[in-house]
Amino acid sequence: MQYWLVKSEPDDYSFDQLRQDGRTAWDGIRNYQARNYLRDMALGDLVLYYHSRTGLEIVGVARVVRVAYPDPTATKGDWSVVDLVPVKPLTTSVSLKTIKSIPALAEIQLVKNSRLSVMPIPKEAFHLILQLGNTQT
DNA sequence: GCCAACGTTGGC
DNA sequence: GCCAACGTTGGC
Repeated sequence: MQYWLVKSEPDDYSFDQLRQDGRTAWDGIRNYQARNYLRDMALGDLVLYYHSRTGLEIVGVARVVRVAYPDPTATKGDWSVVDLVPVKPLTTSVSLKTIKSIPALAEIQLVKNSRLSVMPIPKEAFHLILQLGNTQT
């Protein structure tokens, strides 16, 4: 089991939207590093859902229900998507500010590389974030 | 809304 | 193959 984090602008596709839809293909990734991480995702992996730009906080947990396949929205190039379903929203969302203030979390790529939109999260960091969010899986 | 950081493109 | 120019992302 691996743990991940994906970003979305809530104005574009929010966690609430994912809950309404029940399932979505995580399409539109056009960055090689992010794409390669998508391809590393396994069935059942858990994914933190982060709202960028106008949220700046982790708001929920999702799960991988289909591993990487070709992105149907890509007209050229070699891009992939995975399918995600919502697991649950965090009871308390965990802000970027909070994450930055905690030494154990300050090294995750969310902080180190703010432009990366799909990234792995160490197991300990994942569980700490859930703890901060008063949420159990 | 601004702009720094990063990735990509293309001229040489 | 280098690197300047450009486009995009996302924190502030």
